[in-house]
Amino acid sequence: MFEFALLGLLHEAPMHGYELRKRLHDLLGAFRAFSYGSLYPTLRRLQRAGLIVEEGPEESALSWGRRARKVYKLTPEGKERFADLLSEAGPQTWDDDSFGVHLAFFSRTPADVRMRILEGRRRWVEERREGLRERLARTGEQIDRYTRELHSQGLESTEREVRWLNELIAHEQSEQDEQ
Amino acid sequence: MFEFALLGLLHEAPMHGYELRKRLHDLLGAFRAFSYGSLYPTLRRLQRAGLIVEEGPEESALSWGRRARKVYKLTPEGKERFADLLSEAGPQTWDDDSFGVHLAFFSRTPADVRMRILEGRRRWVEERREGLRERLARTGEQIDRYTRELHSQGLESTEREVRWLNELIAHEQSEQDEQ
DNA sequence: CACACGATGTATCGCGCCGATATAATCACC
DNA sequence: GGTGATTATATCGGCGCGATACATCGTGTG
Repeated sequence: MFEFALLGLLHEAPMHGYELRKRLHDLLGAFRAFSYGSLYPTLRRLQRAGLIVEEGPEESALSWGRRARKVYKLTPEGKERFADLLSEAGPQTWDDDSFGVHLAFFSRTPADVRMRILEGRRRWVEERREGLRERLARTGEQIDRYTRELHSQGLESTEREVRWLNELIAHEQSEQDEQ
Repeated sequence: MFEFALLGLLHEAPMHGYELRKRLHDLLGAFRAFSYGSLYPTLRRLQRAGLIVEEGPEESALSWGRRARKVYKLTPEGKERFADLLSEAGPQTWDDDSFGVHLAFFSRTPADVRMRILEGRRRWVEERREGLRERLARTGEQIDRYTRELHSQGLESTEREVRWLNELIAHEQSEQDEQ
């Protein structure tokens, strides 16, 4: 998740940790925290895995004097890994977070993969919706009033999202037909 | 979080792990996972902290023959702890998960605390909403089309939730006035 | 001019929770 | 009699968060 997001951002340009976090916060801050407590360990993990490397200190040193900035860039393996994570698009996984993060990098995602992601998410939301419907239908009453309220709120929300996804999918399809 | 939920359920009746998980899944499964990988360690944690104890094996043994079920029940300290967690209602914390879990136990929550929780959540959602509005207003264009779509979807959703919370709060108030 | 405050910047620690996995007994059905 | 679902407990590795620490720099305020 974090890995995917970092690789995606570094795909655009080399960056240092603080900037990565700022970009992420700007991009998805409303949906996810992306704290420093994960950022730096993840960067080290990626570095150890050979997916990113520290850029030579010369360039950053030139523009900033002595400064403890560490600028990372993707290695070829890193680019490959990002592409794999993109097309992997494992089923099941399309919870709010993974979907949100993937959507944020949609403009650099191939059209067919975009389609698979949207459809995967739709199936996921539909399952949630069915679960909520069933729970609301079952037992008529007996369930707590507030829980019931929470569930119908959730149901409404999933229904709305399915409609939204349908629009997006239709739009994707019409774009695909044009080409 | 998990701790709060388990104490809340055990407040109703003594239960064993599997049943607790089933109840939680039924109650909030659509919003949270509540996996076994957390359940049993949390139970042990609560036990070590003296908030719950294993019921004497006699009763469960009587009704089930030899069976590896461990039935837990609240200690007085556990009840106290639950009450504390309820009224604590720390500001800031009202993300989706904590709010959802607290709402699930609203029927056993004192009216004034319910009020504080609802208002806390409303402030939290309003802040999220303002962040999204700002992000959408800023830079007019330049931002990715899909991200933009995601943000306006999020904005709509927060606006709807604020309206819902206002209804709930108004309802609470009118109930309070009656008494 | 000093001083404080907020932004820039890297980093670690503890811990909560998840998904995957193991194990085993019981039940229902064919 | 076998096969799979359900009941039931439990551990393991790993991710991500919040809190915290520590430096430097820019900016404004008294």
